[in-house]
Amino acid sequence: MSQPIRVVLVDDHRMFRSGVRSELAEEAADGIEIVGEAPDVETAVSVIKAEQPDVVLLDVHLPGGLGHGGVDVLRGCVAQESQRGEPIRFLALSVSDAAEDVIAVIRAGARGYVTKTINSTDLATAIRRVAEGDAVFSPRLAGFVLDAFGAAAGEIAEVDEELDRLSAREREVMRLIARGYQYKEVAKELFISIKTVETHVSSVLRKLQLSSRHELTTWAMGRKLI
Amino acid sequence: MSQPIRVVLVDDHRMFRSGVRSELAEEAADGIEIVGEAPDVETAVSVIKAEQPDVVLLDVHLPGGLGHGGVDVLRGCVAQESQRGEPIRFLALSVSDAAEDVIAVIRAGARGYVTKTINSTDLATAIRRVAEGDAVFSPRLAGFVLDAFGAAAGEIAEVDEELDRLSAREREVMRLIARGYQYKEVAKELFISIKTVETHVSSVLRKLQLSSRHELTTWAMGRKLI
DNA sequence: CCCGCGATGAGGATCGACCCTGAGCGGGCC
DNA sequence: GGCCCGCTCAGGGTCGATCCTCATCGCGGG
Repeated sequence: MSQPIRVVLVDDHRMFRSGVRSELAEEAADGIEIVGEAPDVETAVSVIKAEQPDVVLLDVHLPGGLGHGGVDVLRGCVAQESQRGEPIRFLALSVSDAAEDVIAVIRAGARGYVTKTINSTDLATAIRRVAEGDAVFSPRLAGFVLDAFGAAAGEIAEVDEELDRLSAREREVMRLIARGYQYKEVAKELFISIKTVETHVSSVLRKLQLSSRHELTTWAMGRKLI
Repeated sequence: MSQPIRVVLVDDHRMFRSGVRSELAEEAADGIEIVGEAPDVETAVSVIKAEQPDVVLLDVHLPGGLGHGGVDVLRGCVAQESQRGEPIRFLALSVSDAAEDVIAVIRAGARGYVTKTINSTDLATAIRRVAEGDAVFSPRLAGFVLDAFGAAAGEIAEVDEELDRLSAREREVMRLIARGYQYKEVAKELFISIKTVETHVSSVLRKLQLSSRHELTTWAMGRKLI
């Protein structure tokens, strides 16, 4: 850690700013230096451009914007670089843990999001990690972010012995039907007649104990076959 | 940190396992205790179930699976709890920084992903953060994960826009149709005539620029509305 | 050699999905 | 009061989905 991490602090509450400043000054936050502060969107953008810090601690709700001032600051600072030549990292710091706030600020380019319930040592760690390019999230938000990233993060489908009862041709037809193909489209795709498709579909529905193509679709989607 | 963090280490290379073990034993990794190791999928699952650790360090590529053995381990350990009563957190530890590896393992439920170039102190920090429920990613992967998150969030936002163009009654009808209800079933459910259902469905399909109930089903499923 | 089964296909029937026109009714808005 | 919009229906039509029976062909097993 040759040079200190240069930080700009953006928050509309003077008391909160001074609190962060004093806590980061004393405790185990040696390599962190606050080089600027701003209480609103306009000031924040100009201070950031002037100081070119490594990390910006950014309150999500700021005056000067439309209730989501933090996003406006991010938009005003696109493609800025710190004095080290690395991109300026933004760490959102908010009282809110609402999904829409997180989504908005991350979409705008923030590299992390912590709530204001964080203690000073954790905040110092978060700043260091963000400065290194890492993504940092409060525990309560981590699960939410990962859900949005991966969708359905845990449940799995085991192998189906029901699928084995279908012949190869029937599976082929089933796949297309489940994807929304019409009979004649399936027929053209597989070079067979519509009537043959009907026969196969009937077999599939009978063997899987389903009664319509819609049930087939949901069945297949539930097993991630399409 | 009253109790140590109990860790199980899953990797197919004996040398790597002993390296991690010794580095975590000496350096500033006081509260971390390795309580088990496993070189393949089957051993990993049984060791994890026996030890119920707080964190599993999981190599993505393992023998015993299909080249993505790490995912198989996650599938085999769904809904397991640690001895502390919290869910077992999985931290992927891989030489690969390929997008598909990250996606697969995160989708399967891992709470973090770091590459094997990590040093021991950073690894210790990552383990502690994951144990607390935080999400941890190597710098190079952080941007990728956040991009994917933004994309997913974008789809969600798009839904709301198009969904707002529907009237309340239309949304109601749409929900039932998307779930596979037939017109007459919807009619009975909502105490209206089949003809009215037809009218609403036509409006919905026109407003959402879809052309069949099946597209509506996939549209709704893709956005988790049902 | 016959039988079972899967793949192919036809004819015919019923029902549902989807579209169009048209229409009455109630509630806001200018 | 006229106008637009949403909710409610009807009639009539086209086309797709589903099911039924029946038929042919080829392949492998008893």
